[in-house]
Amino acid sequence: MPKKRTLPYILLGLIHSNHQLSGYQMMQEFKHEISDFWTASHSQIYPELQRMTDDDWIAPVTSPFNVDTKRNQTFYQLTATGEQVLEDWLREPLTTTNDDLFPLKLFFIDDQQSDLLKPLIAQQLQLSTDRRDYLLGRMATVFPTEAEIQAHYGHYLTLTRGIERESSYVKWLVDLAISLNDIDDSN
Amino acid sequence: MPKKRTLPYILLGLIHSNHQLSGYQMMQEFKHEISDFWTASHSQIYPELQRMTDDDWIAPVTSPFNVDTKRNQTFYQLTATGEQVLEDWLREPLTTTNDDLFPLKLFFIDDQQSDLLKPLIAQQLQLSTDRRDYLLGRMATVFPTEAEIQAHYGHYLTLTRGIERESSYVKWLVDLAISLNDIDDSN
DNA sequence: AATTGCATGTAATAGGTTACATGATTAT
DNA sequence: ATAATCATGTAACCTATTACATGCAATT
Repeated sequence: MPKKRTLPYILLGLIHSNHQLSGYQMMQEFKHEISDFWTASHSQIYPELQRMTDDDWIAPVTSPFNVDTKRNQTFYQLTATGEQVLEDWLREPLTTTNDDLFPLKLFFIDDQQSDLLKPLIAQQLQLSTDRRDYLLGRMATVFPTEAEIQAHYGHYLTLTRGIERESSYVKWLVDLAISLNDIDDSN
Repeated sequence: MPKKRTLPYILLGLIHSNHQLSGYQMMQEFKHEISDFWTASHSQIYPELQRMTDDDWIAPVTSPFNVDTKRNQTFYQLTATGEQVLEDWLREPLTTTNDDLFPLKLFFIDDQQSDLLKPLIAQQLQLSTDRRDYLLGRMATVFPTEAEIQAHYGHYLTLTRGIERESSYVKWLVDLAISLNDIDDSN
């Protein structure tokens, strides 16, 4: 299977969260808000918007209010199809092969009460736990004694760091899941 | 400037740490040890090894010991040029634009006493601190009150997570730097 | 006998970056 | 005036993934 494209879904999510956006504004979102977990340049965004318009996922809006800003910018809104495509993408379970989708999908869940939130967190918790356990297993097999550590100290440090990283991720996810349940219980 | 390639340097580092390696073994390294921070498939590795041989960074070794394993595999060793190229690459300072090189370079520093270790950690500490502070600034501007959090809860969570991630990275780096200094002092 | 792993290689394609290009507006 | 920012678009190039391909060795 070909590698799944994610850019169009991000653009759908961005437009959804902001009601309507221009290509330039999407660029800014990438620069300021999404830079932490994804990148995209304007030379990717503009052709993609064209394709998405052709596929009827989004539609350009000729804004009548835009007389003041004398700039020629095209705003886009989601079509009904686009809304559905975004929803379907958000509901697709996370997999090992296509990781790092968690922060991206999370980013687009605006509502704390969304029924998408808990399953998403649970899925990432599973992935991160598995990853941590894999790294712990590596540590046990590759560095059984102090001798191996001294022979490949940098390798040892990267493994240590990986385990710390995943452990802290797991902890954050667990704490988040608990806090969300507490909010539910108090209602 | 064109985007800098990193694969050849990783291959140099792998060969360096293991004295000599076959393409297949490098593949295994990617699968088991490096998968945490880099990926490469055999269809990348083999042509790259050819290019590096052409550039005289590495040289194939016709191992006389390989009569038992009846497999036709080519082992590679570093040339003097290759050693130098690797060394130079490891000494290049980390930059914001080409990040995630830290775990990679760290991986190839076998010796705890290497003079490359401390500067590398110091550089990553600077980058991670800057990143954390950037995210903290974003948090302050994008989510000044509870209202904004409720309106874009997922975005808020990703920012929270990013800050936690960088903070834990900073802490790990600081602790590591301290522990390395302690070792020095006791000698 | 059939499957899995070892071992290497090339071709087609997708994805993304850099560079090239244009024109208007706003700030210095 | 000049530079920076807004705003959009295309072309060239590079990188990386998937697929196609081969052949032997070891295991089931």
